Amino acid sequence: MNAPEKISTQTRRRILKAAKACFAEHGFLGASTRQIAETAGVAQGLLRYHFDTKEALWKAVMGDIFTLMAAQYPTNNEVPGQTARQKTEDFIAGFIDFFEQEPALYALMTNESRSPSPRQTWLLETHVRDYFEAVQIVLEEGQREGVVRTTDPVMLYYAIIGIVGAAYSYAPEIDRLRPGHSIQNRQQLKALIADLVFV
Amino acid sequence: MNAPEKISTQTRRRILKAAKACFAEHGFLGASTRQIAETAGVAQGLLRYHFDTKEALWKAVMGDIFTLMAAQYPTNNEVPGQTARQKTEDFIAGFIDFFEQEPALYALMTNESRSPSPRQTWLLETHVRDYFEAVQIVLEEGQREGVVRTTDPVMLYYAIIGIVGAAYSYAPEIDRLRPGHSIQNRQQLKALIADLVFV
DNA sequence: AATAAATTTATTCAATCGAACAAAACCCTG
DNA sequence: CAGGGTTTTGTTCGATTGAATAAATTTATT
Repeated sequence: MNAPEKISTQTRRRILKAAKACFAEHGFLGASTRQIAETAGVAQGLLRYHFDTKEALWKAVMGDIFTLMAAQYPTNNEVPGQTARQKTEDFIAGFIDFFEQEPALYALMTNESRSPSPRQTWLLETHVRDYFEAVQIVLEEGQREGVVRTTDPVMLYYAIIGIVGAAYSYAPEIDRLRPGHSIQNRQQLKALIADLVFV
Repeated sequence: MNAPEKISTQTRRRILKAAKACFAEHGFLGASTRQIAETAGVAQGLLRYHFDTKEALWKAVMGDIFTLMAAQYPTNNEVPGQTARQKTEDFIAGFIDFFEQEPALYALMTNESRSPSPRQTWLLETHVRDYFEAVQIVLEEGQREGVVRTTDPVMLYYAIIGIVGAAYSYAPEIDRLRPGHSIQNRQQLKALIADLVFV
């Protein structure tokens, strides 16, 4: 073959994993490319070869996460005969499951949610908005059917995000306040949110 | 008098205000001292004169916020005859009020909650722990009296923080998703949390 | 008004940042 | 094993960082 096909996927994934950890912990500006490279165990110049710029690397990290989420927990798979309550429960369960799988997500998100920036715009329009709109439809459907509480669905959505995100994002702090105490009790978290969302 | 007393308090406050905004928006590492100085309208060297190091400036910012919070919403002012429910309601109301006053607080906190660091340790032991423990006592008292839901009080505490924090921290993102739509409806937020906390 | 202490600015320093580039090492396919 | 493309490394560049220092300015006291 003429076109290059076989690239070192393994190295690429190691870099992505290291970048995800560093971006989550120190934010986009705070994480340095040298630190990411060292974490991944490669030379700094290699980042440029695989991802060109730091911003492109960040986008690759976020894209990977959201692609995985969309694949595992699709928001548009209409199951015939599924009630609004079931759809909402699926959303909540999927949301918690995914945070258990990717505890860094909330940190990565909140780092970019604070202020208008090119990265915030990209993240919102590329990945967040579709998910948000799909959930809004489900919540509003549940409200019309009388199973979801009538609080502003936008507030409801961000309340759920806040609860789950705090549980996983504040884990290091909680571990210092109550050593050995884990807040990440999936069942209790689900029950708490269910009581909040459903009437 | 021999000892210096009158310092330029006004300039000091301008720097603190600028630093608070920059730290909240870009994190400790991401915010540069030059950016802070420019925001405050002073020369960069002046930061060193008033606060010595960047870290000391950050501590002054956090100390100011928590001192204000402790003054406005004390957690140890035992009102005779006050029920656990009233105490819990006071905590929730005070918490929301203070976030309305200091929307940057959640961003400043979460920036340091992600990983063990000298700043996290300092923040936890100097300001956070006392507040956390005081609220835990109130919540557990409410649980014994049967007015607060029996979910793990640590999870309950961070669920409240998560809801309120998300509402204010994600405001810029929400404004992009739903222009003109404000999630910061204090009354609705209070009702939502009350339904979550009380049985 | 004179003097000393305070506040503020301007400049400089070593370190680190993201990015760029060239050379070396690796891995195929012939 | 030879040759060409790929992956990886090592080094360098200009810019920016937090900090340090000296000089200038303002303020207060006598």
